[in-house]
Amino acid sequence: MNISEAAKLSGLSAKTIRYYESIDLISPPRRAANGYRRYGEADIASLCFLRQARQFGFSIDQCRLLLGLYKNPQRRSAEVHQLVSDKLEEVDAHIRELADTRELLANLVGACANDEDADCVIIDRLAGQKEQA
Amino acid sequence: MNISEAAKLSGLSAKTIRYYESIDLISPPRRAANGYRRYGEADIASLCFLRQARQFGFSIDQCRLLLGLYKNPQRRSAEVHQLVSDKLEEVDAHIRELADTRELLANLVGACANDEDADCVIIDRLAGQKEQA
DNA sequence: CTAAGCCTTACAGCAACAGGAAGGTCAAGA
DNA sequence: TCTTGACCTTCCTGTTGCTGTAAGGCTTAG
Repeated sequence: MNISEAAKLSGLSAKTIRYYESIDLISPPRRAANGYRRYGEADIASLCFLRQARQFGFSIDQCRLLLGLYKNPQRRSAEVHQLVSDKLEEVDAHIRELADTRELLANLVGACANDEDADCVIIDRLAGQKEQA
Repeated sequence: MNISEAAKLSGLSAKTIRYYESIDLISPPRRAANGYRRYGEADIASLCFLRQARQFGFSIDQCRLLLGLYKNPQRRSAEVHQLVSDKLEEVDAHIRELADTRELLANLVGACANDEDADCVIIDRLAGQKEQA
C-alpha cells in the first residue's frame, strides 16, 4: 500500500512517516517502479507501535529503544519494565514541577485586584528582584 | 555595567539577554565606545521581570504582553489578571493531560511480569492496532 | 609581549514535526 | 487525447527558547 493508506491505518500522518524514515527510526520501505513507497503489514505494525508509544509520552529516542525490544524476540520483559518505570518517574517529576507552577499562578490570580486600577500585585511580584536564596 | 554583570544581577545568562534583544523582547541598550552593551537599573529591572515571568511558565509572547503592562502606568490590573488566569488554565490543562498519561503508564508498569521472559504485556499493549473509537 | 578574561557577531543545532514549493504520476471523465 | 484532481516525490523553512561554537576584538595584569 502507498503512504497515505499506511498513514490512515497507523494513525500517523504521511509527513510523520517520512520523517521517521529520515531519522532512521523505521527502515526504508520498498519502492514501487514509480518511486512510491510501498508498505506491508509488518511496517504498519511498527508504525502503530510507534504511534502508541508516542501517545504514552515516550520521546523518539525512547521509542527507538522500545521498537528494538518490540522487534527482538530475545528481549527480557524486565528491560521493558525498566524503560517504562523510568518514563513514569519522568512524568511524575514533570507533574510535580507543573503543580508547583500552578500554585504560584493561583496565588497571583487570587492576589490581584482585577479592576480598572493600575495597581497590580501580580506586576509587583513579577518585578521582585532576584532572590539570593 | 557590562552584560556579564547584568546577567549576574538578573539571573539570566548573557546569551539569553542577547537573545531577548535579538527578538525585540527588550530594547537595545546603549553601547560604550568600544561597542560593549551598557545596562542601567531600569534594564536590570526589566530583565528580572522577564526571568520571573519565564519561571512562572509564561511563553516569550506572553512575556512580551506582560512586560508591556509592566512598563505601562496606564494599565488596568484586570488585563494582567486575565493573562494570568489564562495561563493558569493552560497549566491546568497540561497537568490533566500528563495525569492521564501517568495513569496509562502506571497501568503498564503494574501489568508487566518484569522478569527474564520475552513475554511482555507492555509490548503487547503498545503493539495494539489503532482503535476505531 | 603575551595570556586570560572579557566582549562582539554569526551560524549550527536541539525536538518533533508541519507547511509549502516545485515537480512527477496515475486514473477517470469529456 | 487532453485535462483535471488526487496522489506521490524531494527539499527548504518555520516552530520554541535558547545553548554551543567559531572567529575575532578589547582590556588588564604579569
